[in-house]
Amino acid sequence: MPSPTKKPLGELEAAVLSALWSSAAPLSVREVLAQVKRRPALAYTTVLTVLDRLHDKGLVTREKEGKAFLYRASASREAWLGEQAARALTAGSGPASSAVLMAFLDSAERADPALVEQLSSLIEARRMRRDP
Amino acid sequence: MPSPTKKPLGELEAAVLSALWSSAAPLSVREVLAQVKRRPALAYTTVLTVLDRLHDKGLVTREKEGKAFLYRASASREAWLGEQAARALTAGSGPASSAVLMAFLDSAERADPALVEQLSSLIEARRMRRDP
DNA sequence: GACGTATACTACGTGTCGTAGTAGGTTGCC
DNA sequence: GGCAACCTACTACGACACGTAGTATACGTC
Repeated sequence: MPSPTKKPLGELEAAVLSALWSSAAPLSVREVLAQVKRRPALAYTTVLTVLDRLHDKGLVTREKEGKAFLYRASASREAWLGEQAARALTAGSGPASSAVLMAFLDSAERADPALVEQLSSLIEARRMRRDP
Repeated sequence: MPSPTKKPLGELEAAVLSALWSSAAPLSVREVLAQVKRRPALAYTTVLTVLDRLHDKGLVTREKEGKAFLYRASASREAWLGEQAARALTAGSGPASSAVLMAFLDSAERADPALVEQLSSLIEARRMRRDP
């Protein structure tokens, strides 16, 4: 686990992270700036600062390529979201109670009726993979 | 839905909410103050302000009892946590992708190996309840 | 009508975020 | 070798949320 943060992200931070998630290859500051469109356009240094803060939070990694840094998200969008969800269920430090899980299923079903079925199938697939 | 907030809670806000969750009966400001222990003790008005802000966010409801308000959490701790988790899975506006769900299962299993099985059982129980 | 208690309003320090400027380093071209 | 372009590090500042609490005001009781 590359130090997942529990701090909530700001709006621009989320947008920048989203740009990184949308790209297979790591991006330079300038490339992120090009992807994060704002009216009026952001300053180069604004994007740089945001990337720097995300770096401090452990949400992005960077490597020097020539004179510039290239940034990439340290976890995929999917891993990040999945982690957030799991964190909510296991919050409160105790083992997740059935009540929380039931409330989770209720909420999930309301938000997306197919979600619970999808989850069920995935759990089954995992089980098969582990106990052949 | 009593307007669930997506805003993250502050430390004291969480503690106050926790006090409300821990009590079956609604609590007065003074009672909350007694439960939320801090060194040095918080001022009465501090707790009042926090309860007020939670009220603004729709996280607590209150009713007048004599001259004082009694506060209660508008959702149970379980419902709140479950909702948070479901929200994470359905974030990004699109329908939850399998990748997110798989990442969620991975994270959940790492955090609590029994959780996924528990979830599976609950899903099965729900299915039975609906399709008898 | 005075006293006690509760609430509403206001305030302030701190931290985070959006936003960006400036200073200083590195590189490449002429 | 020196200048220009580009990059990063450091600093800054306003807005907003939160922790914290004081003051002012209303209400009920004696």
